[in-house]
Amino acid sequence: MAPETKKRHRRKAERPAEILDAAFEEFVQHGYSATRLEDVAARAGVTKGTVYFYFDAKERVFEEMVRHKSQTFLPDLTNHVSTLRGPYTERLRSLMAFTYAHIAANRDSREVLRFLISEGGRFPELVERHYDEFVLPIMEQFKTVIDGGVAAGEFRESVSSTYTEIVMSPALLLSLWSMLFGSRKTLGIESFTEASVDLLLHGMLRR
Amino acid sequence: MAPETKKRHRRKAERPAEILDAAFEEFVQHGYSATRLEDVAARAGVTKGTVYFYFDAKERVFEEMVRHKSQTFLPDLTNHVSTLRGPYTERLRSLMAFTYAHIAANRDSREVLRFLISEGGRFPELVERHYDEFVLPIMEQFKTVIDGGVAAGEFRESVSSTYTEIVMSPALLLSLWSMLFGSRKTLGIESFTEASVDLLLHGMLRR
Amino acid sequence: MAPETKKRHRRKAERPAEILDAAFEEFVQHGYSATRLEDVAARAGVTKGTVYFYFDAKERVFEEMVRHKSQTFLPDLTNHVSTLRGPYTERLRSLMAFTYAHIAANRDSREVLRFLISEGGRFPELVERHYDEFVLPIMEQFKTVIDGGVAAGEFRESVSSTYTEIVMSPALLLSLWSMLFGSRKTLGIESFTEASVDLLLHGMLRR
Amino acid sequence: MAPETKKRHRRKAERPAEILDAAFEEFVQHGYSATRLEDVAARAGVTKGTVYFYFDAKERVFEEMVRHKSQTFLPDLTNHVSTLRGPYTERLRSLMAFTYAHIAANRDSREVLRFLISEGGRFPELVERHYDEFVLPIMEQFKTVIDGGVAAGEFRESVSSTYTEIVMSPALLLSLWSMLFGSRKTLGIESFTEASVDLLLHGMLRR
DNA sequence: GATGAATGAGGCTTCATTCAT
DNA sequence: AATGAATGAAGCCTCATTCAT
Repeated sequence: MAPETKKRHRRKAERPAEILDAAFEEFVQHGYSATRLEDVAARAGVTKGTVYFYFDAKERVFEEMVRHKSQTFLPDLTNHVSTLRGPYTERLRSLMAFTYAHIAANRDSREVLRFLISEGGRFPELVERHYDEFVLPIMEQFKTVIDGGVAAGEFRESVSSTYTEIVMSPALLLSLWSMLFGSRKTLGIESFTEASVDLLLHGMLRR
Repeated sequence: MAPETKKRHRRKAERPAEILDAAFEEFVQHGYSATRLEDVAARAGVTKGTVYFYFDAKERVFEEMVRHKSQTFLPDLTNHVSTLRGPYTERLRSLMAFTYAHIAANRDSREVLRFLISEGGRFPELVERHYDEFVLPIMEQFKTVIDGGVAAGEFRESVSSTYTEIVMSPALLLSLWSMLFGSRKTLGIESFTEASVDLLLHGMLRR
Repeated sequence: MAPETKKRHRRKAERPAEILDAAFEEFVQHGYSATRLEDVAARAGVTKGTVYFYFDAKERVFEEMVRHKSQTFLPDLTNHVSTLRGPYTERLRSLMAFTYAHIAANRDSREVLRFLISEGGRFPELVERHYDEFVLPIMEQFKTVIDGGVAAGEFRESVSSTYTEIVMSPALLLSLWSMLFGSRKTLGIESFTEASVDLLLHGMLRR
Repeated sequence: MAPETKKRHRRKAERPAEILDAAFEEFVQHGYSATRLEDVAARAGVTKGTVYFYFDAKERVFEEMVRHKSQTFLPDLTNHVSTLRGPYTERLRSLMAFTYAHIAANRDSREVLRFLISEGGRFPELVERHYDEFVLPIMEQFKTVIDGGVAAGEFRESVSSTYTEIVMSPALLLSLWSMLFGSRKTLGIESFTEASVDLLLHGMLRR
């Protein structure tokens, strides 16, 4: 096969992803409505028509872009959980650090969250999907560890599974904080994570 | 003065607020870009021209609307804090319950948050303002109580002032959760607040 | 009332008709799809936006334009029929001359027919309407006269009411001929009408 | 030569006609402007590029398609005329029946007429060609028979050659009627033809 | 010969904004 | 103060056409 043919085919295979990456940047900067598909095309190095060759409409570009940018965490999380050993306190600490880092430090993840908040009303399927394929699985992993810790006698007996959302909440704050107030006051991911772990594990009360 | 005149005058004085209330509803439903000023006007019972009589441009309507919907919490908070008495554990518990209720239960507050996340890039002054007049003051109130608790020997000595953001984070999660996944799984404000208070105060570890 | 106000109001009242008249000319020249609404607007002395202030969409402009240009014949026909007196032969001759003149000589009528033929598939309601409000009434008038002629013993007994379409057909040919082949061979309306009347009447008369 | 090669060659030779047949269906359904060459290609079982291999441009596809669908009547008509014998009354009756059937019953013929009416302005050569190669020859055949009938003393002396268009007009009405109002009121081709022949012949016969 | 990815001009439609009344 | 007719810039989307493979 001639190298040109190869290049052509590879090109064709890569185009959609290139367009979606460009779309991500434009949507991040301007939001859904204020983003012009022509700018997306230009950023991807193609013209308007090409975008429409691969995607039906602007809505579709947005949806596919969110899907495209949501695809990485789950396998990593599962893999990480399977490596956890030792006391549940350490397992939870490790899991929190791992998850916080992904949610708060990962730009894609942060912006996907922003898209869901901003455009969730217009794209309810996206929210549904995110809940099923991202939120629920994470919650389950946490629940498993928390329940394990209770069973092992490490965690207080009153610690219920409804605590999973609470355990996640500092990561959420971290993520939104960097979106909104990052320029005013930086919350260091590591120190904030450490403080969260400490507080959630030990509580505030003097023993 | 005839009653009609009176009513008219009152109406006139109320017009801007009526327009901003209408704008709030439209912006909530469609977002900034997709909201049509004509729909705002219609909802307010006036015509487009009237909106432009009171506001320079669409951006101004949005900004004023956010201001309009952000104005209520601070005095209440200050007032509430001034009534706190007794052990710091109870003061913090009371402050958390009060703040969580406002942030998560109040629709205006929730939607303002959404506006900041969605349109913060386009309206940075709004974010600045929200930080200065809403976030910072709340943080200060919490810091005062937390520091008081540490000084009084109720809270652990290692409990630092960076914990204020952590203490707020469940409220944020509660707020966003109801925006995004409220239809899938409801988090009861009271029970969630109670669990948060319990967890943050006591931690997860068995004593 | 100031004359300006009057002018404004009159203007507003006339705008839709002005736009439809302009649309007629553009649609006649280029057909439905190839007509640009911007050209319609320019011809009417307004801008694109104004067209959309009065009409929802291009399809609506077309529909309303056809309605606008179809509104004149019926009252005249009814009126003309009511004046017919004397032998049915003369009545029919007069009715044919009157109808042929309208259908074939009237430009609006001719072009409306062309629109129905060209765009009938896209605008079936227009065809329905034309049939109900134009074709059927004309047929009925003819039928009345023809039946009267038979009853009076002037026309052959075998002359049935299905002849009405036949009696109309030369008018249709005249109309289409002038659209298509007018530049090659002109069919004079009067002489053609006269010949048609002669031929058809001789065909109908009792020997 | 392998059978596949054979088949392929045959396909190649037939490609243009297949494309034109597909084009006919699409143009019939959507009209000239609203027909997409891609749909034509798909219907013909090829891709856009192939259409452009055989035809310069969309206009050319349309023109060739009209030519393609106009090619069948003339030889048949000539042939039919050459078989006419006996009294001119019968000859005319036979000629009318034969011509009416072709014009009104034949779908291709009907739709070509519609194309000429709709797009005649854009394709004047097509109209010219149709006049020269279809209308004029038919007229001449009719004129020959009519003149023969007058010379033979069967038809009235005043029956002039301008009657040829009139004699054709019911066929035209029949054709357009089925396009426009076929779904509302069906005109049976045979009975309508019979009625027309009856009416017109009675009109032409010497008493 | 045939394909189909890519182009880009062009048209429909929306809507923030203006301004005469 | 308020109206609403009018503007025109701007964006979505279509599709005839091209051309490298």
